[in-house]
Amino acid sequence: MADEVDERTTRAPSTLASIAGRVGVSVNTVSRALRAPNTVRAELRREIAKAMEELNYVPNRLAGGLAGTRSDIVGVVVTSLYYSEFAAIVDTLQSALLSSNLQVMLANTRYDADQELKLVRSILSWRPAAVAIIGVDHHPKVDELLRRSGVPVVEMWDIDGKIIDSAVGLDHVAIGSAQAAHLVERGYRRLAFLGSMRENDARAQKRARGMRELAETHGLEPVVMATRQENGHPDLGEALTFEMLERHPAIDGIVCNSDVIAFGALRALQRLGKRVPDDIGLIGFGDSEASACMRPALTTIRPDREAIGRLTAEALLARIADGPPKTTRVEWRLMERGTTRGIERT
Amino acid sequence: MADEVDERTTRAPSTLASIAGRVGVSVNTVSRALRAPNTVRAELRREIAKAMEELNYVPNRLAGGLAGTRSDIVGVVVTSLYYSEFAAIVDTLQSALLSSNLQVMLANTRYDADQELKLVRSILSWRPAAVAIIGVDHHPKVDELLRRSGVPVVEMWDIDGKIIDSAVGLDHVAIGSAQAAHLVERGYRRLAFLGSMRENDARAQKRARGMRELAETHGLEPVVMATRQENGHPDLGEALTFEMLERHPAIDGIVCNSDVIAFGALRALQRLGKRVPDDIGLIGFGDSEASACMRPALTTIRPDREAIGRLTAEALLARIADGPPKTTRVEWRLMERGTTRGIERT
DNA sequence: TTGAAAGCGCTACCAA
DNA sequence: TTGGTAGCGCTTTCAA
Repeated sequence: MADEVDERTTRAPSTLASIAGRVGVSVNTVSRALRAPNTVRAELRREIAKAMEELNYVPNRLAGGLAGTRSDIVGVVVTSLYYSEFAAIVDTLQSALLSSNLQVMLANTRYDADQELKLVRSILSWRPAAVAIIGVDHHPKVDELLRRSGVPVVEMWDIDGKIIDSAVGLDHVAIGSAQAAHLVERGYRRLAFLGSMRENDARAQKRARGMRELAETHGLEPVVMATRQENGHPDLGEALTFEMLERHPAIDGIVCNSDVIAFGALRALQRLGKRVPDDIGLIGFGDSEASACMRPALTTIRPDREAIGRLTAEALLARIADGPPKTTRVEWRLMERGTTRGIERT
Repeated sequence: MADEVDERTTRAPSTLASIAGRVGVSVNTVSRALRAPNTVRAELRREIAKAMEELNYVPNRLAGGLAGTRSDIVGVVVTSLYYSEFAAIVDTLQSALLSSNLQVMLANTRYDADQELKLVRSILSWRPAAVAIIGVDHHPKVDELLRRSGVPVVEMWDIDGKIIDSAVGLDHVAIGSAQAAHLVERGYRRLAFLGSMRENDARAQKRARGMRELAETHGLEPVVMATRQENGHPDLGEALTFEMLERHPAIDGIVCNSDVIAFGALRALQRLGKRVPDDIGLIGFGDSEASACMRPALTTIRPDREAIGRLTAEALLARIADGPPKTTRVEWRLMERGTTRGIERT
């Protein structure tokens, strides 16, 4: 019997009540000692702190969230976690939120719209203080759900479309256009877009659109599309390059939907004996750490992921504090490296 | 006034009580309709479902967690999110947990022990059903906290040390030893360990130890250590390589603490005019997607991250269901590629 | 500066 | 198969 009690005291977490009992004050006072310390006598505060230490008090935030108005949870919904695509954003976001004592609840849709709906519903069931979600093109019900929930929402990565509340992201059409323009400026004429492109990856589709529009403006032949629904991987980039070049041997400029795809494309081109950047130009998207170490180093687009994470955190915090919604365009840079030739050669 | 009420009905989430009221049953019945549907008459169940649909019911899991015994939250504590090091694990883990309706609450220590303590405490305050955490070497208080919490804990990535409860990971000493052995077998003799190595990255230290022990066994000179506390990045790999080679020009075999570091080292070696793998051999750790696309392709270690994620999910589920603790060693492979020479040249 | 009391939305137990 | 009742541990008025 004594043992059992012992077990319980070791196991069962202490509560505000238990420490109130030990100090000989009301639960209320203990609560205030945590939440509004200056309303509690200093000496008492010390005693309470001591008791908490001794009893190893860990607050129960489920109870806190239920009783209070907010829950200190921020739901973060991403479409993928591989290849640092969003990992860096989540990393920055999480750290920035930490100082406000907000906890990240993570969900990964893997580019599946039904999954997205399920996950958003699930996240809302935790009554989060706010939600951050990749993209602005959601399952229609997700939009509705989020809107009706009354929870602040910050959409990330993309800002082109109807925005629920606030957004922090890139202009993907402009990026696609810049990728194509870069190739055209350097004298490449027959363009292809290559990579993994999920049905629900609206961002990739926007970049492809930007590219097609630019090609059209320049009176070039239509952009050849070589895409698949699979996960982005060098092997996919390699396979798509072989296939594409077999069917369209005249292609001399390739925009890859991601750097990992470009890595594979580069390998394929080398195996085919094509000279890069002389015979064929190649540009990626994402600026993975490895890109500058390829031979030749990969020309690509560097989105400022750190800024997206940081600004999203700011937007989240602002909205939680009832600030006005806001849409922020984040910068990106074209990193000119070795897989596209110099402009003087045009 | 009417407007205000309207506003409230749009905003305030419906509760079990509100849908109970609409259907004309007790809260209890509605709860059971969700949790144990077969204890509710089919017709009634349909009515309830309809009402939920109409009122856009989203359960309040804070309340559920508080009232019930479990909270359906799994705390996941990682040390980094960049470079796919743990992103792939989190990805797999999250998906596997999803089917059991467990939500991932994410925390990132960035290799900071104090941060780890703070984050673990914070996660425990959500009364999680279980906790998954990278590594077995924690802040001493973390160990105590986790142990005393009574929450199932699965330690990931490493299994070498005192384990709190269950673990799923790699034998890092063996990996370090294998890396060195690979170099030695191919005739490299003067070895260096190069990369980012945080004070709290016990895994990297174990690999380095395995390497040093093997070198000793073979009667080689002591392994040269070229490390820094910074984040792993190709630029760091490059800088460390320059420095290290300046001081120790005889080095002919380099073990890199990560592939990204190896990318930079490779670039440095090429800039120095060293021939890889003839003059110097190079082996990485991690098998990033880009590694097979380097020139020469990077010889490296491939840990089965997918398996770690999957097995961790299984261990978590098993422990939540009160199964016995278990430690699982996960496989890894040495990917022999172009940065180390063939064995026949020895 | 402190305490009493009500209640957040749900689950769990027992009775009907 | 259904409902009543009692909390879970905290926050939040309101009074003292």
